[in-house]
Amino acid sequence: MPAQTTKPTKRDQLIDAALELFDAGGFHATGIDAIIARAGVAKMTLYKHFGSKEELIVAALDRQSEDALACMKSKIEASSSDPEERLLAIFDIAEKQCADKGWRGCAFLRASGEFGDLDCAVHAAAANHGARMHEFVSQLCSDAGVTNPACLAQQLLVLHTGAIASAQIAGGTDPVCSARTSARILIDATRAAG
Amino acid sequence: MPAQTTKPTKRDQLIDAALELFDAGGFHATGIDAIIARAGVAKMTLYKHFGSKEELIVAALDRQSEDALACMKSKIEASSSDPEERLLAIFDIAEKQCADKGWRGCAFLRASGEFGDLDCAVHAAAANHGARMHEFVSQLCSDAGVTNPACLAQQLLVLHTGAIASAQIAGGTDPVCSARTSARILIDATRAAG
DNA sequence: TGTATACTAGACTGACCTGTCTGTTTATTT
DNA sequence: AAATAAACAGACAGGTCAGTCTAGTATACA
Repeated sequence: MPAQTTKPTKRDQLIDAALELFDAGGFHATGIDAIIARAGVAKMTLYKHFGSKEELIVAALDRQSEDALACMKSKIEASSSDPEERLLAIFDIAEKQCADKGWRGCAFLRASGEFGDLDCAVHAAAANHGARMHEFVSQLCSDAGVTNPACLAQQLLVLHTGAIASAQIAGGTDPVCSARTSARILIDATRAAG
Repeated sequence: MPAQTTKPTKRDQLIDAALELFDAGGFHATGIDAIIARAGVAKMTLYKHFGSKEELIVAALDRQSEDALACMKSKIEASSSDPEERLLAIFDIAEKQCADKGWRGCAFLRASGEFGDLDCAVHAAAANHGARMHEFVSQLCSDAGVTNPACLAQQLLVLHTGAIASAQIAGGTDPVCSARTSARILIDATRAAG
């Protein structure tokens, strides 16, 4: 093994392809055949790694969640040392995402919309990401010395979710900018009451 | 004709059935056959009134938009005469919706998620509802004597959308209550800034 | 009463879907 | 070199999908 870069497993290739195609076309509308074609993998390989399309969707969402959180953490780490600025950075990150041409919206929101059944594993995967985000933002609030971190975190996350959802429907980044302004007001209000 | 209640047209029956089934199972996952069965209507009747499934979806979303706005207007009319309370009432309405067992989320948000193509008529129908909501809430803000009604309206709508989207993913009404608290803070801040 | 219109039931087409099966080839390990 | 495991291509089954077609029935209007 000459290089440190381990070549991607078939499993990873499948998840990569699935994420791209689900993102472009939705979950129900994207077929297995298209996924294996893009991944360059045989159908039986897919069904060896994942028992069903639903399992693949769940695995893809789980990895998307890990990637998104890791990406967010590193960007926030690099953004500023001021804890309040770090809180606002989640909106800057969202703004860049929404500005991207071809941005189709939040995968977790779309998954929860397509798989409405709350007991469904796909819906649960989306809900898990929400919980992880709340945990992360609560920590950021805690670092900022807020009295009730979980409460402010929820307020900011509702704002964040709304910004992304509104941008998904309307296009553009206006909702995100608006949300950033609101976020600052909410943070200040919490500090003042604190 | 003894009664004033005109019997519903086949078209209306189809839209009613479609809204119920789309709400329960999503747009792609709900088949034409299920819709006509629930509506008690022949398939050819559907294709006489609507040229395609997509047209039916658009018509259903358009009527949902009209109904939702009319319902919201009448409830707000009946809620309070204080303009600030009327603004907050949109969150009370959302809270009652989310509390309903079997609530599956916002139809427009789900539609925009399933039909990602911005040029698609379905996506446009969802975006139209967003624009109508903004117009309506801007008027409420204007009635409240706010300096920049469109700006506060967008802030409140991002909050409103985020509350509904978060509730769709996580279940429960916590995000809506949190959003209501945030809304009051944003309104006060706007007033203070005058 | 005759005619046009709206609706009905259901068969049908062709495409696409998920998931399975088979037999072959490649890669790794012993 | 032999054996084991993984991945291959592609046919196949069984089902569902959107949408069309046909032929018959009910309803309203002249």
